[in-house]
Amino acid sequence: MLQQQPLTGNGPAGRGLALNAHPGLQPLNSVHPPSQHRSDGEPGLDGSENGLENRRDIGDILQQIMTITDQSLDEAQAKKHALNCHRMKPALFSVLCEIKEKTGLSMRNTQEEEPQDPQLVRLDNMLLAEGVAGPEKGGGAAAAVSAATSSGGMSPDSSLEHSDYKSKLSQIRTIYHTELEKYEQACSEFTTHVMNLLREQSRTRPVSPREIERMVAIIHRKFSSIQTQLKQSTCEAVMILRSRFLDARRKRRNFSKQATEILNEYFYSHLSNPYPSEEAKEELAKQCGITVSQVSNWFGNKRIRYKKNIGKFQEEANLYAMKTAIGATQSEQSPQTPNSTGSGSFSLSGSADLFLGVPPMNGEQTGYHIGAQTNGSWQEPGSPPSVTSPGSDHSENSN
DNA sequence: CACTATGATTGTAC
DNA sequence: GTACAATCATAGTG
Repeated sequence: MLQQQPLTGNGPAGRGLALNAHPGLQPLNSVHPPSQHRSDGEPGLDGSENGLENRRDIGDILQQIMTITDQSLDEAQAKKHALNCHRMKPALFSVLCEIKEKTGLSMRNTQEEEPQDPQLVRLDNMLLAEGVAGPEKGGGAAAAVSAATSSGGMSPDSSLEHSDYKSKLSQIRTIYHTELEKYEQACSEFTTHVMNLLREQSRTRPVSPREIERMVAIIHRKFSSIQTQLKQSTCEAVMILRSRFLDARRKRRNFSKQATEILNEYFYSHLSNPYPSEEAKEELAKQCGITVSQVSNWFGNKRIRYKKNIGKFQEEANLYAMKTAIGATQSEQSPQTPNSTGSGSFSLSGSADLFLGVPPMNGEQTGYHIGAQTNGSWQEPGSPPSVTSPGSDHSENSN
């Protein structure tokens, strides 16, 4: 009936499967004739005069094994026990193991001794470098952080982020170690289980110690792929954390008012060609207390945003033009005005295609010529962008 | 909280 | 490498 279904694993069909499905047992049938060979020519297992008796024994055992599938469970169990206790059992077992070894498993040898997975090695190295694997200490994280800050050139007052980063990293570390522990436990548990199972089975079928070893290796390989996954996801987590930490966008600080002032002054006084040279950028960077690339960014953003919406920047443009003008007038009276990067002489001269009608601010210079291209393109792509003479008198390097 | 301003990054073209 | 354009993500503001 159906309730017997679970037992079918041990029933005739199940037993048949257990005996025949195993690759090592497949050749067992073909082994049978050799056993008869032996009974023909060889003197017996111990080579003594009672070889004849032994031969009979072995034949008997084999006969019993071959007919075991035809018996009921209880009978089979009883027979199994009887066979296990048979005095010839160990000898027969070792012979069967040997034959199995020779016939069925030789092809597996190629897979053995596989080299360490290079990906796993890489992941290991990375985790070690990030301070996730390896000994517990804040060194790895701190080192990474300091490297990050120094290369990123960001403000040094980021101890808060440091601790944040460190705590996040140690969180990852904890999870990683817990998972790794779980994995190792599961692996060893499973290995032990399978080993016990095989040992148990080795009482009824030929399972050599080498075969058990091989099985253990297979299990370890399987678990190793899980381990790789764990390490990979840990690496990913660290990378995300790092990128978050390093992503300067996340802790953007507006430049100081003074810095913006200086940059704007330069921009509007070179509106006809707002492309500071490398030296000019350095100079501006120094004055503003920012990096050259930040100056570049600023000019890039400014140009594009100005071009996009000149109207919006009109007021600003006038304001700075005015400032520059004032600076110029002052410099006339007292030469050497230290600030105002474009130097006093404002860009009234150049190609002033745009006339900005300024609402009267304080009476004196209401309208102001701004040397800007209304169509929004300062230069043809490809023309040397940084021809503006740095810091010195204003540019208009006509090209 | 929505909106704008703004510094930085990314992808593309030259 | 630089500039541009689009976009991201945060800062600042009402």
